[in-house]
Amino acid sequence: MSMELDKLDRRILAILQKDARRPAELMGADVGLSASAVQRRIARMREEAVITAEVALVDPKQAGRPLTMIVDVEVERERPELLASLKQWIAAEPCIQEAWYVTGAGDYVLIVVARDVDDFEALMQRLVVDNANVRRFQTRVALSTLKRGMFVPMDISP
Amino acid sequence: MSMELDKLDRRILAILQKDARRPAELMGADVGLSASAVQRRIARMREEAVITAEVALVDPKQAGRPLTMIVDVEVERERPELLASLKQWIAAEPCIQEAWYVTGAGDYVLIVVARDVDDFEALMQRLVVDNANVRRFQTRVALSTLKRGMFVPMDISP
DNA sequence: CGTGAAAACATGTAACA
DNA sequence: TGTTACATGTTTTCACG
Repeated sequence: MSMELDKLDRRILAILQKDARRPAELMGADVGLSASAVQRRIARMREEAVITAEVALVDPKQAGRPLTMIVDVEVERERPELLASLKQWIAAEPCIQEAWYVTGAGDYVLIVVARDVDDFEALMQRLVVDNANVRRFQTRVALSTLKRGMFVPMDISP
Repeated sequence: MSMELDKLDRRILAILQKDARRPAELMGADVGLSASAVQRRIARMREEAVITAEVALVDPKQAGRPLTMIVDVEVERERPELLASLKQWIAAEPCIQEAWYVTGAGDYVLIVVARDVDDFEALMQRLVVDNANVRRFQTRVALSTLKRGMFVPMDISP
């Protein structure tokens, strides 16, 4: 289940998190390994779900989703039976890219991408209508995106 | 610069955002196109930076970064000359995965991954020491991650 | 002009020592 | 693990609508 990542694994992961298409031969040259050794390690890490996916990143603006919102949602903690359906609702909603349950008064934080303000408001409307335990929410508009990614830092010194 | 995405492009993007390794021949079967036509469209979208990258996603827990924090940072707006260096600081800090400038009183929102609480506090210490314009910050701990991704929804009906 | 078919090419995969 | 041979996927070329 859990696996040990050595220094070479971590260096390979650091590369793959920036460019999953980089040929194994080049990565081998980077880290001092043969191409097949690199491939074996990658296959192992996919198997062990250290690598969970390999995906293309799309520019939201060019794809017609220029708006990003950060939404704090407050939920009634008295009704835990409704939480499961809220989670399903969030999972099924493609505009919601990220969602965390966070410390605080029954709060969730959502990252939402939308076509425009109307699109976003319609989503929030549905959020409260479909989920009776949503008490209120507060929206912040992302005026600029300084950084975006899911890069997990790798310790490559030891 | 800007490019028109037709229905087929969008369907291909929807697939690639979930699995960038899917063979072009299978994608062609999915959308009703030959493998080479699919490849050409992908190459074009890479060229036009609709596809900004193809990356591996790594499980933070297995990589030794089990903690996620959502940090609201309040910055003194009176000193705009310090904003550039703050942006550079954020860009250079690998623990900060995402950063937005948002509506509100000079606020930034950061998504931070950390090894442990000490690791996180050391980062925040450096944030305030290195950036004189950081007035204060508020941290929320992600108790559970319901959803994580950068999938941009695609309208595939029209 | 974009598409599909078949070529050449590069890459990934699976055997071997 | 590295090297080799093999299978798979990608890129290019070209004729067609």
